[in-house]
Amino acid sequence: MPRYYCDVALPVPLRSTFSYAVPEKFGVPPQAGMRVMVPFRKRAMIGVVLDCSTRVPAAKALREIVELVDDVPALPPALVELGRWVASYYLAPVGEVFRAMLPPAVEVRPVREVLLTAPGRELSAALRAREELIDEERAELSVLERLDAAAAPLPAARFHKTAGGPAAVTRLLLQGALEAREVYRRRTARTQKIVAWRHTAAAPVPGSAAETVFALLTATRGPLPIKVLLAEAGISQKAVESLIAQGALETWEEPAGEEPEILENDLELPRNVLNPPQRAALDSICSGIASGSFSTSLLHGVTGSGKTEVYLGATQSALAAGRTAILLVPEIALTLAMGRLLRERLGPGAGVTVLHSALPDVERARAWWSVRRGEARVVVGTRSAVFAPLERLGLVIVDEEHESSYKQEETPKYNGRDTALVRAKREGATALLGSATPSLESYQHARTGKYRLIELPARVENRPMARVELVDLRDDFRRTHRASALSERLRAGIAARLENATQALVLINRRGYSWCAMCRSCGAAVQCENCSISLTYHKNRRRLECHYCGYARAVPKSCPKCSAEYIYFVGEGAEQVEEQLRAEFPAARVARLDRDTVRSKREYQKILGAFAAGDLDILVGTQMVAKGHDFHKVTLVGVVSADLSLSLPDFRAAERTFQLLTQVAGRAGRGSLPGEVLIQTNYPEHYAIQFGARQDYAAFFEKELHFRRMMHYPPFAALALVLVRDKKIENAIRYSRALEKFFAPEEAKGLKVLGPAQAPLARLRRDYRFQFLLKAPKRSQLTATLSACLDFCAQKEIPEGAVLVDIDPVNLL
DNA sequence: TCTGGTTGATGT
DNA sequence: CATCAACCAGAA
Repeated sequence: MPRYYCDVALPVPLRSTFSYAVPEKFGVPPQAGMRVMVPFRKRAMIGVVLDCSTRVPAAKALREIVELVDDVPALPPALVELGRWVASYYLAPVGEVFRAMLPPAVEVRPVREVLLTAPGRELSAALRAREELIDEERAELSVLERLDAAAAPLPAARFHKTAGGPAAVTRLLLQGALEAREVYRRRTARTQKIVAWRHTAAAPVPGSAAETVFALLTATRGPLPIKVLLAEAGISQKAVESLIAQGALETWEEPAGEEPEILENDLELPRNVLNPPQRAALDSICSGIASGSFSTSLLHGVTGSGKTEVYLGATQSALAAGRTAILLVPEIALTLAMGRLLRERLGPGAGVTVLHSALPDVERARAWWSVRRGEARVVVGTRSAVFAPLERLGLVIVDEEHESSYKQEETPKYNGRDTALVRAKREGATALLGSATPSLESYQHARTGKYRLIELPARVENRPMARVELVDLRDDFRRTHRASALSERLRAGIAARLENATQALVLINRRGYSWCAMCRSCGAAVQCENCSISLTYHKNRRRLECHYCGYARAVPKSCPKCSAEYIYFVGEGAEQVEEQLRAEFPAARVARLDRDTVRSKREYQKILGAFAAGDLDILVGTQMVAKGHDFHKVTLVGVVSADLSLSLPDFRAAERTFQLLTQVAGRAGRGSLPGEVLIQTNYPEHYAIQFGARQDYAAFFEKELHFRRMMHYPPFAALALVLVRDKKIENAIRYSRALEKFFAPEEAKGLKVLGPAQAPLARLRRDYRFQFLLKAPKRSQLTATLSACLDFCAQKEIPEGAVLVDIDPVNLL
């Protein structure tokens, strides 16, 4: 057999792949998409085979693959190709892309091994020859001799039990007598013992403990994991063991059980009846699915128009056509409810599976492989679910397609929505984007005919849209001479809801108690040590925190700059608004929902559940409360400030503000009761706020599109952000200068280069940051330039990692 | 001379 | 990014 060599993508932040030789003993060469274990430096790593051939690679050093992790390629060919596309389009390291596509490698676990070196053998002989040894030397000799006797590397953990062992190993490693490396060992699958009542066994004596067990295992529950049986029957391990010994119970091992799904509060059962616009929308999408070829539809439906119902119908029809479907939602919290709706509609046969990054590793791997084996035909998940290993893909739905959470902010910086479209195209599937406030890019594509535009202009059951009122905070101040987070009008609105026992939702787009701590004497705000940002005051935790790097410190008594003792706090955050609400309405049941109050999915569910069940009167929170939820008793939505998102240094600030206002307004009046929305602002004239208040998408779109065209922003240009960073400001400046020279000739060819300029966050996690914004009329030019730029960095000795490229950036920080 | 911390090269 | 060798400054 000829010698084979593989191109392997490894999870390291390098743009290259690595070549490895295939050991003769494998017999057959590995297939593309298989995971392999390879040595990399002194470690073992799991990588993905991208290519395998007999062509001898040009690498200086070649090592051999250790073993195959899969029998069947983890990634089907279509996904290997998609991964390559993501890597090249987003200029991301291939290995990192494939890491994002694959489930956690739970079938192996890392083990640290130590092995004897030549100097180690010499030291061993020298120590043995000596007559007197001190304790430390004795411990070292014992380690050396055990390794010598084993004649093979041993796990470092073996030496942990003996006294002085770990210390001896550390010293020997330092001396070079031992060498450490990390390898992967296969992990035996976690199993649990299941017990069942043996059919052939006699019935138990009435009134005995055995009878309880019998009842549980036969009538009430059926066969159970032994742990569950012990808990439910309230008996001892001993009693169960004796029943097993008597032959009354049989036992076997099964893979460890799934985490029970957290029960949610009652959702309203899905309406199966479609109104005429929904019907028309669904028909249009179904004809696309039936054709079996790629097309994209944009479903523009106002909040509460029943887009979900269209998604359910479309998924049903994809399954009926013998194909599979992916439904992407913007947040983990929405996967559960959506999964449940789909299961209810499609029945157990569809194997609706939820995939997202917050699942425990074992659980995530199990779900992923069940999809890979074809047991699931529908996957619901967040952006990474776009890589779900489904075959015969017929439909990809991206719900709330405008959401910025589809863009991954870490490398690989891919956009789940755009990747979904590419995947659909390659696999001949129908793509469906849905939103009440489509992104400018998507809506423009729909208008120019690249996507099919489907409109749902009215709410289901002809419910009215919520009435929106702008509250001018300048007027409020003139009248009251109080600068409160809650205007008179909003307070009155909330009081009215408490009166008539409906609910209010209050949105405040800022965490913590106060935005910053300032000094009255010198005027400086207390800054983060690592970032150029002022620290946020968290009253409950009694400290100042940086929301970017996690740095925290005690609240200083005196100013760190001028040591004056006049520190005061500026700006209201969610914590403070909650406090004010409690003070204002002592009888009301108030809860806060933000990243500080909900650390787990369970807590999140608990608060949302309590609100949905009517156990709370007022829910105050950050963006979290604005998305997707369907609360039927909410008749008032208050926005503490519409101005915050407007002042961001980002060309999408207006679009974001409009979307946020429209979405949050959509949370009001979703039941039979009409809704009201109060938006507080200092800037009621701004078009994003005006159109947001009127929920007039078309008008906002026209105005914003005009601005984008004038300024060469998407959808009229392809955008990339190039960020240069370094711990030392001189280096960051030097690299920026070099890049500036590199980009200069491109400007003659139509590329617009803004920069170098200080990044909006000029310092982040100790790095000084400068950036370029590139606008290209043609995408191909953008890609070509940036590709050349990275090569240029390599030869100009700009370290990889100092230059970050973000294609189609969503956040300009 | 020892050491500890920083700097830069490098990965198959 | 993580690792490691090479290098330099400061203390004895």
